[in-house]
Amino acid sequence: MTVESSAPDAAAADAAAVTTRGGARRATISDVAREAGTGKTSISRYLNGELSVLSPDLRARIEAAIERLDYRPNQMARGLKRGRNRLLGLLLADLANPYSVEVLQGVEEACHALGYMPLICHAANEVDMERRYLQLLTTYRVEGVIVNALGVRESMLKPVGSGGIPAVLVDRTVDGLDADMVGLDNAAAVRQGVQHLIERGYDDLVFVVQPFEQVSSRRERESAFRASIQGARAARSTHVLDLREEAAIEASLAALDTHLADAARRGARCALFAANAPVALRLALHLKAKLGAQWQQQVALIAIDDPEWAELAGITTIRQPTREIGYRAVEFLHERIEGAAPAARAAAFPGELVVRASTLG
Amino acid sequence: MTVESSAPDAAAADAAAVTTRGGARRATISDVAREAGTGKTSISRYLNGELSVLSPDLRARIEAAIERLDYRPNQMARGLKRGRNRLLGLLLADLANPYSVEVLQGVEEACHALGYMPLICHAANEVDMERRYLQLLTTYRVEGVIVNALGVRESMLKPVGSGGIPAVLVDRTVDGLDADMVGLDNAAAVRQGVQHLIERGYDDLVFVVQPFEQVSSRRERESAFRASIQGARAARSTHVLDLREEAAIEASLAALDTHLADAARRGARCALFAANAPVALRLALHLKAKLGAQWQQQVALIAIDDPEWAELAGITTIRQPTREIGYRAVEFLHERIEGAAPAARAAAFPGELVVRASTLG
DNA sequence: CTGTTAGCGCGTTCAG
DNA sequence: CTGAACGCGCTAACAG
Repeated sequence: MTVESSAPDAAAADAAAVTTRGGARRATISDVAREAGTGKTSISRYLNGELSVLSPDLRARIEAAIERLDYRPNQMARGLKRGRNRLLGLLLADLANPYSVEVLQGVEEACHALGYMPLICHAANEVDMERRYLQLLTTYRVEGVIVNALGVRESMLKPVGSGGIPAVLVDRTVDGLDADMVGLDNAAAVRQGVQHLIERGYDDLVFVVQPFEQVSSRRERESAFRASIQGARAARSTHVLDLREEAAIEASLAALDTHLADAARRGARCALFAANAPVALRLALHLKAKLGAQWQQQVALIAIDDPEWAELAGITTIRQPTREIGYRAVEFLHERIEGAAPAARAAAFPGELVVRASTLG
Repeated sequence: MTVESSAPDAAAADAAAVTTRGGARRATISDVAREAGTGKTSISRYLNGELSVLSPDLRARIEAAIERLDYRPNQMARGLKRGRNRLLGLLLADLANPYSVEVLQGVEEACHALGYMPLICHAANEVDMERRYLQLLTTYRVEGVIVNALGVRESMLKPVGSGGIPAVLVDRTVDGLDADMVGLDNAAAVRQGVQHLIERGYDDLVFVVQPFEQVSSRRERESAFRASIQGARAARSTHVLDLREEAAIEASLAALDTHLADAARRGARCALFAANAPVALRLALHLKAKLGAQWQQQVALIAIDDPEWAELAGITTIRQPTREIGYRAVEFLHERIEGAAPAARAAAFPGELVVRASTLG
């Protein structure tokens, strides 16, 4: 993790002191200095790679001492002193959504490359958790935060935008806060999906999305859906599916069934457009339970996001370049941390249509 | 958004408050003391809940000052002084495996309850990453680590077991290291699965597992598989599927096809037993590609782990109580951190058989 | 090239 | 009940 200290990875850590409890007091920089018969400064210099200013002899003694004591510099103390701890906060709305995990991977990759350590927080879809984590992160003095917002308000991030801790938003913007933003080009992605459906001859399109709440991407996708159908001779409607409560889900799906039955009666060819993977999964489960294993021949399904099971279930998707999204987020953040202060930027990545059986009915 | 020019809301934070970069210097405990017209000690006491020793008046002044300055105690500094930072390391082998995410959720839950902050590290199936993260974690002075090991050796965790930083293993043990361990009761789970298959009349069972490497659970499950079939009049074999290289996968799957064809020729009823979800997914994808959407009628498939798509694909599984596993891991760790030093314990949770279409052929 | 001296932000004696 | 002084582990000026 190129975290600057080029100390060799101590292979054998044997002699190290073992105190009473689980706490074997770790060697401090002073211990190393004493062991090497020198001052703390030289050790510090060695740790920070200022090797050129150390005599070969001293250097060798230091290396030996570090090795012998299995010394590891205390990042906390370092951070306290120099005012930066190389910690980045990553606040994820929902790790159960494969999207998040994939973005996370991009974030990690970039963190390693840039020498950061990501502090991952999982709000588990609870606005309250999110708020607490946000506080916690500032408490740990992370140098920046990457936020896949759930219900964050501008006020919660207020100190962020204005001279506070740098932040970049992923997938979702926050009302009134203009921070860097990176995500999918929702308009283009949805347009691509709608176009595909229309080409395939579907003429009754239903957009299924979770309650908008504060989530901008949901709203954007839905808007794009409506806009995309303008002019095409196909019916369109939007269905809200609240995944948080089983009762609500049932009711919503029942209503959807009615719509499907209606369409069938009219001889219309119906297609469901899921706003994301969790919605798609729920829809697929329902359709399968209702129509049997061959459900795809009766209703089409397309979704934004491309979870691992999409291929297995044969669902057409619009894949997001999730890794790049995460990577870019860290890059943006890094620039701000380093002091750059350009106007808020937005990176909208294109999606990729992956056609599978579910829209070939 | 010009970061530096926009003035902070609090008029109080003006003089020398803005350092060079975007960082508006956060208020320190001294700032609060000054603002409240008292000493740091009282603030510290207030923060630590020693409210009884503060005069109502002082207390009110402190609260006001904290509010006005938007003060957040610096956890790093606290940790440095106190010797404990409430940080827990969670080292996960593979977050793409839903199992990990679920365990993670249990860990988070417990952390909140016990007042810890989990530092999540993702080795992404790379032994090297794992080693580096382990070092990094000690560098951040986490109070304990939860390890879903990949290739950790005893030596890497050496300071752990013996008076070093407390550790608990999840799902997999580490050779020669006796630390607390929590995971699935592999023997019972596999036995249950095998019994189900035999009851269903399958008489040619194939266990499919990733290369054992250092992963104890893989080996345990495979052993249990062999043991479970003793006495039953069914053929058994073990197939290794290395998911890391596409070439290896193809070769292995081809061999598997041969076996299936053979079995079919002999009139045997074949069932595949996947050692975990990633393996199951790969198998299902292959079978579907090879045999079509109705593959389940030709080959049975059962798997340990119960990912979200199992229901959709109709795959019989043995579900692990993942949340409990994560929760218990933190509890174990907490006890050790608090000083308890019992002999290494092991918590083996039972699995739950979830029968679906794939074994009803 | 090397050691000495201050703090970073906070908790903790120990006097008032 | 309150505040001053010291130190956690480390880095950053300053001297030598």
